[in-house]
Amino acid sequence: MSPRGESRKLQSQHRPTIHDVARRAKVSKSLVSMVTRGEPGVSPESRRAVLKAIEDLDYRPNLMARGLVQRRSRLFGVMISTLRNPFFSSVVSGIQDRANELGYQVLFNTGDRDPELEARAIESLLELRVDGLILASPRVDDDVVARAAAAVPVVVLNRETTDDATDSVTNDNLTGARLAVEHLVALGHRRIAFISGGGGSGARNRAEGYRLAMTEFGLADEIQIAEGAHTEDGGEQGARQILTTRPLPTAIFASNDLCAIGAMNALEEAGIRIPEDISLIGYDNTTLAALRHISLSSIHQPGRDMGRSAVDRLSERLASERTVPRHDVVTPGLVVRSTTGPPRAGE
Amino acid sequence: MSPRGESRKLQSQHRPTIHDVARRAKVSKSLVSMVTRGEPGVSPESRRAVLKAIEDLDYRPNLMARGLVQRRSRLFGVMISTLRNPFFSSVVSGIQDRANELGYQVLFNTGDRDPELEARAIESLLELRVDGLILASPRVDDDVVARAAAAVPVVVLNRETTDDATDSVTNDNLTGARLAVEHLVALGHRRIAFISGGGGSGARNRAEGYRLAMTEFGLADEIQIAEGAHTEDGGEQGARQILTTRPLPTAIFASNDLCAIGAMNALEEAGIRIPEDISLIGYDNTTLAALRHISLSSIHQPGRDMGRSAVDRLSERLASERTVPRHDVVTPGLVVRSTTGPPRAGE
DNA sequence: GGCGTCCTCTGGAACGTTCCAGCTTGCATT
DNA sequence: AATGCAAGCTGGAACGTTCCAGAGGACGCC
Repeated sequence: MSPRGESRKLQSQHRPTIHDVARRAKVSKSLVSMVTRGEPGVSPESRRAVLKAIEDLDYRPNLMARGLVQRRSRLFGVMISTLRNPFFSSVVSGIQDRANELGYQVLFNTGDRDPELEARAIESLLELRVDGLILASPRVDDDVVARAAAAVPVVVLNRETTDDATDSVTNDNLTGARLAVEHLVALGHRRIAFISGGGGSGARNRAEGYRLAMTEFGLADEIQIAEGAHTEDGGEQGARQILTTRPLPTAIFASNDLCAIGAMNALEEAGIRIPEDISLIGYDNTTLAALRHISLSSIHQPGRDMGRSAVDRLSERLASERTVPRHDVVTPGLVVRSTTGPPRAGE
Repeated sequence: MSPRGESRKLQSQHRPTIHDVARRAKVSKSLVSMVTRGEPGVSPESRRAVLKAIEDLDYRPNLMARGLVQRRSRLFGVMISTLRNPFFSSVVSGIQDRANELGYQVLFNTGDRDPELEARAIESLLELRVDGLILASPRVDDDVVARAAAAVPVVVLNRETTDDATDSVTNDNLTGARLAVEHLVALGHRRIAFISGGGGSGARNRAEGYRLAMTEFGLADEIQIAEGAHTEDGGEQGARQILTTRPLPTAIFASNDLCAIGAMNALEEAGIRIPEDISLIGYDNTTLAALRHISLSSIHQPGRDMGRSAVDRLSERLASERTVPRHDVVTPGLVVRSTTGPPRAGE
């Protein structure tokens, strides 16, 4: 036996290959391949022999080798801007569900809100040769997205895209913001302040939606926007700022749930009761808002469905069923809980 | 030109390979390879020419091909049992940090608490040939873990392992539970009930720790355990069950934060004030507990550090610096917030 | 002028699969 | 008996890299 042969044998003890299985089952590697891929045209005995050998050796097909020759990985990559916002856990779960239904595996990644790290995360997914890429609220520049889209179908979640090659799934932030304002107006509020989401995803449109709705309801003069962010701290600071103004608003609309919870802290600290003194509403309808102890009124985004749609967009592109970009916009809904109520009499 | 040649050209327009880069830069593929891997011994001009060609063609090295020949992927796989528990987002962030420092990329996966799906998720990570695997609170059977550990270094987070080949990083649930009980006892409580975490990670040891501590403090007769789970619902049900007993306990220790928040709901619903009537403490010290509006006393687990340690364990194994299993146990800490206080006078 | 050494670069083999063309075999049909 | 055909199987080429042995100069030194 040649030295080469020996070294092969040594390694094969470590990680069996298709050859080892073939030798053990006394068939060709091609036959083994057919069995692992579940192809028809293999006799029952051969199949049994191969499966036995696979079992004995604890063989596991090498996806890298397979992907190399097939020129596809049956893998979808998902870059999530942050896991800290519970909204994304429902998105992920929708993506995972739908991908599994279609026979794809899903791999996640995050950049922790840092554009630099996010770009690296995207890059490594592309180098892995995922068949499609979903970017959930990415903070990277548009051209990073475009570059990715040149390589592979890309769907952007919760952010608008200009790029021609990428699809998007967003919720209608303008309508959502309008729903929030409308709800408050219906309760009798007029002085409705807004805490912005800074550079957060959808933040700009939510602010715009607030402005439009206020104007529509004849409350243009009452528009009051405090600088915030999509974090607890951001909400707290926004609320503090609002509390320095007079007269106080009777309601506050925060750009997302985390932000609303921050505002909640500031209001409570100042001895202001919710909703008796000031009503409060958030956005995203995360599990956070639903915690009964918090019970925050909010605008619902169907995270699971959005995740599922994103996967469908990818699979359409892969099947070349569509080459023109598609931009899904899902309609948000109002969820009333305990933090919104009518203003005090006389207001 | 042969038909074969033409087809290659067509494809190379789609996804440039190292050959395309080499041709364009008028060097050999080996030289290009050296440049992409940042090897020394390449002249400045050649390097520049190659980088230019890479830029022009938007070339991206194929990790599958690279991994195939190098027999390693520089990838760590992480299977997370659920993204719904915010504790894991800190773990993930620690893993990601440390892995990047060591030059590894991290890919996540989840099985959504379903043992079947979790096993599939693990399998697909192994087929991808990750260099190491971290399992965060897996629900799969021990033998699935052992099988994985036969292929690749495995670190299990927040769960004990018997397997000889796998490392683990856990927090000392017994001590943590003791801290909670001790805190309540110090405040003057004697009737301290416990809501269990069902099959949740660490749940058994937390229950055991509660039992031991109660006994240690001479409160063996007061031991009261209600069946729950590591979810909001589980906590709610556990609390409801406790509320049917007389005399009521003056304090409740819940097996994790989510569970404690569920209990909070049930208590509030029953008109019981926290902590005036009943004190409440959770476990994990998640961001949830820290929300000032909730302000739940809790037992802290250093998620980030645990994630970082897990990566270190993998890298030791990969460097063959260690072949004996290592089981890290980190020490939890008490975090007092607003849900614990002394019992009412006379109790 | 010959030799050694260093630097830079190159072509081919290998990694573990899939895919394809084609080989056997056995049986039914003529 | 010859033919056709289907079923079951096989070997080799290819996928896009890395790695290795070695080629070819340039240069310095004796």
